[in-house]
Amino acid sequence: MPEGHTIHRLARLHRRALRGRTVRVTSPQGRFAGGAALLDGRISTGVDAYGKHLFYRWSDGPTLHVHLGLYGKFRGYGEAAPLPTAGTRLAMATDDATLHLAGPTACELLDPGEERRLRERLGPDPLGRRPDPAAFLANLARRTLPIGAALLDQRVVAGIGNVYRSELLFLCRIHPDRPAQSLTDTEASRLWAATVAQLRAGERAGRIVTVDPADVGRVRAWALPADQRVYVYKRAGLPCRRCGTTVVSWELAARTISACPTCQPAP
DNA sequence: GGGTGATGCTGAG
DNA sequence: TCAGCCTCACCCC
Repeated sequence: MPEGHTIHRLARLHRRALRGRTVRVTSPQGRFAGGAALLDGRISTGVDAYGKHLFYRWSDGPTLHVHLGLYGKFRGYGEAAPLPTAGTRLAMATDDATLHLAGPTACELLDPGEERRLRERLGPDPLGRRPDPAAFLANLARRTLPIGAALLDQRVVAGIGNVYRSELLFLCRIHPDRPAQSLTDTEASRLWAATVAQLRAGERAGRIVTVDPADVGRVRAWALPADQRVYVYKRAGLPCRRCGTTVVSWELAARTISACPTCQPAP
């Protein structure tokens, strides 16, 4: 479930599990055997996230970079960790905790120059230490592509995925097909503010919950089933939770996007 | 047990 | 623009 909120949550959990400890690093699947051997037995100095990227730091030696991609998954265990499965690319273990990683797009070692080049291709991170709305506004102003496509472009803003792009545009009442540069400063600022607020809430809850409790008649919206915690994502053909109009979906930037034709007026 | 889709990204053409 | 990567959960038989 890897959008930016998941990645930042993992960074926080993994930091707590690893920092200051000697870590046994292996690659049960074998595809990261060389890297694992290089890191094995080092002391973790921290874990941080930027956008959808995770960085694991060590007392010395290169940084471990992990990107979960579409399928990647971390599983965390206490002392009684199961044996890794055949698909476990990376296992990191301390005396108290074990982390298993399967199916990542990237699991590699980076030197400082490679990490710098990676970060340079990424736009501002709404969950970063110093969120940068000015950079976001400037990135939108430079682009003619639809805002629904711009939000998935990690050079524009780092950390938004396919669920949040539909939900954020619904919350801000912006049609996905509008050119990015057609947004007014007020609209773009509100979109950034909503992005920061929603991703922070998602990071805290450990799940994507965009509905206002008032709209679903439930105070604890996070406890609802997944398909009831959002407004439009994967809800094509169902009534809009705000106005009752049938939600529609179409392809935008090679992914399915959803919107309410009434709440989000077409350009 | 097989088929399919999924919250992502890259590189070839 | 599109195939490919790579794993797992879920659905249907």
